Amino acid sequence: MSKAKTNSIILEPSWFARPTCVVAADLIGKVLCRRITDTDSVPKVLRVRITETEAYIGEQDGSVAAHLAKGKKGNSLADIMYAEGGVFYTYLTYGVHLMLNLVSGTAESPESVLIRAGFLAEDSERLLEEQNLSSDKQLTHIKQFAGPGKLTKRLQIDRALYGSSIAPESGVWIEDDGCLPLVSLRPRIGIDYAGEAADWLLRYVWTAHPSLSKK
DNA sequence: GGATGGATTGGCT
DNA sequence: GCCAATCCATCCA
Repeated sequence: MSKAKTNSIILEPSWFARPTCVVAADLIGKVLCRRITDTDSVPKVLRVRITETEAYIGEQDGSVAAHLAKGKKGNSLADIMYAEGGVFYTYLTYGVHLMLNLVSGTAESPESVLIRAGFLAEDSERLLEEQNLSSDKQLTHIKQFAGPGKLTKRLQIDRALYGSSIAPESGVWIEDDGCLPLVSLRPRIGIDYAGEAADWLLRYVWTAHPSLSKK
């Protein structure tokens, strides 16, 4: 394992090849890193601590099936979920928002984890202190990262990431600095069409974190 | 070449 | 709580 920031470890692609439910749960509290290269300034790294993920687990999952069914001729973008865990699956929805998925699990089954929310890691200590306060202004700041569309927009995630490795050379990677928050299970969001799979408890959230909705 | 429908968000009734 | 915005992969004629 290579060193990242102080006391942090960069998660290698093989970390994501474990069972998807485990990956999705373990991602809570990890740090999503995005290297931003501005046109005329030095490259910098945005670090976002993950507070909410969702697991999408195989052909028996109605939501995954729907994605795969889009390409019956066998070459849809969703087929990337059949890859070995450790690459990105980016997906544009409603013509407006890009979803950031991490392909997980083995090559036998189409599985991925959707990153739904997080907060700036540099501000984490201050934000955690502010949890005890309840100013609207602070909540507004935190909400900037609540929701998959906002997250990808803020981190300047683009479709070029599709199929890239989850590693620093792609510009986006995950670090583990030992943070282990309490995790809660919830039903997934926005997939009512997926039949009974819509009720499966495959959404993982940082228990009682203020950046999350109250559902 | 045209039609369709989202793993969402934010603004308005 | 309802609904329009807005892109593009995929499907159908």
